[in-house]
Amino acid sequence: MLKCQFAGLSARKEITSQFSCLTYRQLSWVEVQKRLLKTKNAPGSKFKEDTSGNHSSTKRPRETTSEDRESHREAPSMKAAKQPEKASEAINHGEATKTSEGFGHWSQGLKSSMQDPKMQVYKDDKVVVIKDKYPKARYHWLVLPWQAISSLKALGDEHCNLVKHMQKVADQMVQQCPHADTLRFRTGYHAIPSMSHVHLHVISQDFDSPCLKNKKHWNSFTSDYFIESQDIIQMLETYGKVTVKEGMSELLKLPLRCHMCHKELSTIPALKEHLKSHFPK
DNA sequence: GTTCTAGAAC
DNA sequence: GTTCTAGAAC
Repeated sequence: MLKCQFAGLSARKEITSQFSCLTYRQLSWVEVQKRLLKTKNAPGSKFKEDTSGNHSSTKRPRETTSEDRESHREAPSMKAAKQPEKASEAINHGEATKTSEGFGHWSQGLKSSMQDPKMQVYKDDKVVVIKDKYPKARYHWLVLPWQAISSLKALGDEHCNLVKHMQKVADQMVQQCPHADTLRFRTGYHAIPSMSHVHLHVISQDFDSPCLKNKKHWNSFTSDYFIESQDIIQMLETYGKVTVKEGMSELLKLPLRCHMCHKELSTIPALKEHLKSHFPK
């Protein structure tokens, strides 16, 4: 039914503004999606009102002027969205009902973000792509399966084709990027992600972003904590499961080292200043 | 995941 | 004195 189409008008606007410098030649993939969109009404645009109501009441008292709050709008209920299956393998079901990490918990945020048409950049019958809410580089997307798969541990050989498709969509995101010719991209998973629901990072290697603020951010994308998508696929093909090595969290404490020239920098500000030499604006 | 802030580092 | 980090709280 739903084949490779963008989410809705707002998503279309967003992508148009983001890629405003695209040439017509570069637009080919985007154009295909747009034409598909024109021929069909986006079902995602008729989501119901937010019934979760968990975003405005329980926050601790704090100044509400910060702009990030604005982007924390919760998505409509998941029922309202087109989903191909009734989550027969909802591995996260038990965990989501725990009092500590229930639906309102921050770690469940991707589940609502991925349902939010305003966040969606691409979707098909198997996956959805959203822009990372706190991008750690000039381009930073997340590819998520509609199917509720809580983490890498929950992946089995039955997910092999799904994970391959996620990689394929990730590659397409890179191809349609206006700066794909000058920027390098990596696609991979965090060894121990903070957010529930399997998500594939597609991130440009400039790491030029105000949201990249600390050592954990840096090392999670530049050390072996970042597991290449291809390695995950290979693990699934070879062993039918994904095993994450021990001691991964220690990698987050490694000294700050430039991923380009391997120079060690003593502080995050120094690192950011150094990165400018590799990635001038 | 982010924000906030005490206190370490300079 | 300011800058920056790390850990608690969310």
